Amino acid sequence: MGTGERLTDAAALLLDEGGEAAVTLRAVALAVGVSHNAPYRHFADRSALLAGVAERDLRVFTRLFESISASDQPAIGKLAAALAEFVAYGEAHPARYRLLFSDPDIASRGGSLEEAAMETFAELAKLVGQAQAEGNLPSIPTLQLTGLIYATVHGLLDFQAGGRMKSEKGFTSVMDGVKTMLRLIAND
Amino acid sequence: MGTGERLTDAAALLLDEGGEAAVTLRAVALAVGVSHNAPYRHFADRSALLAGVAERDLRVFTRLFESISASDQPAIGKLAAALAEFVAYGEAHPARYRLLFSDPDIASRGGSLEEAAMETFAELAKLVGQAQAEGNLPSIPTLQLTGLIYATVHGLLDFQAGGRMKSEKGFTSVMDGVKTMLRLIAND
DNA sequence: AGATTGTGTTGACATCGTCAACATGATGCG
DNA sequence: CGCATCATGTTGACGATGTCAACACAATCT
Repeated sequence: MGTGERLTDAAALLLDEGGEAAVTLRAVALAVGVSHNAPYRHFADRSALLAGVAERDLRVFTRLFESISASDQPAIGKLAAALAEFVAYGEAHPARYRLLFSDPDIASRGGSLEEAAMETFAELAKLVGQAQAEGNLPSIPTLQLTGLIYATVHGLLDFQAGGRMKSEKGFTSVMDGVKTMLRLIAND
Repeated sequence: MGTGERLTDAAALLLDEGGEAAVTLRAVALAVGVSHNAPYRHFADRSALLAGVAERDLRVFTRLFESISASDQPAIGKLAAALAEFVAYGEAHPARYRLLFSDPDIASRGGSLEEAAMETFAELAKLVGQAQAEGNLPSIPTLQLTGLIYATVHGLLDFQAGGRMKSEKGFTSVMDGVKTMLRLIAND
């Protein structure tokens, strides 16, 4: 495993353990066992390293969504399964999740992260399109509907990651909210 | 105007101009014309200063929602108006908007910020409840429905603030998305 | 063989958040 | 009135951090 990969691994671990603030270039380098400046041979700067972590996670999702898409069940069920995976990841790794949608500082860096984000979105849109075709979701433009669903799930996850999903919002869990939304939107 | 207030003002300005990274305690102090350590007489640390900005903005919303709530129109219209204000603020001040929902580092600090956030949410819930009572929104628990709407709007705004609302998502604007959602959810 | 490139190291610098110590003016109380 | 207390502000210092510059060394290519 190359040093670049080990750096993103270490960064992901630090992210999980101590949030974004804990990801200092020096700590990452130390964890990998290289000098404090070695990361610069693999990433332009700190933002690029974080973007690397985000991009890797996004690609995992793309593959996951693809495999769910190929499974044998009604499209609406595939969609629910895909969203469930997304939620599980967001709940298990809040700091990394936040990275995927954070400020342009990290997001707009180069094309590869944005490209990965668009692939993931496109894969989700496929599932939504299938569910529409099967008559289980309303017939508005697929991209719009996908964007709405994505935004809702992201909003709920972001509340949770920020500690704002306390019971006052009426949900016991993020997935609870997602299911309620699907039920509200779905064609009966 | 006390120095504390001037500090939050300066911080808000820096937030708007250069994002969160631009808000350094020293820059804020310089902008106000005090020494680099004067802010510590008004805020425990950098996070507390940012929380101060967030809290002030949240209270503005609470008052705004209250005044909209008192206006004379169908509740569903009040709700749309309130969300429109929220969206306008989020689009005009992305960095400050992000602050309202950011990590627990800033959020869970003391009670006053959380209290302000809950008040704002409660005010929104009132509007949702009225719209339900008038038969324009589905009859699920009000808090749940409010949470869903809030999450959707927040998700869309967060996409926008992160530069991820490009045309690929099928919307030309955040408000476009919000309206589509209301139409999808509303009882016809 | 010699040059180039990829990778890593050391050392230094400016910036930043924060702490400690000190100054000063207003306020309250004897 | 005189003195203490407190709020506010200042200076100076420290460690941590991101980043740059210069150098080292091995592999690869010509």
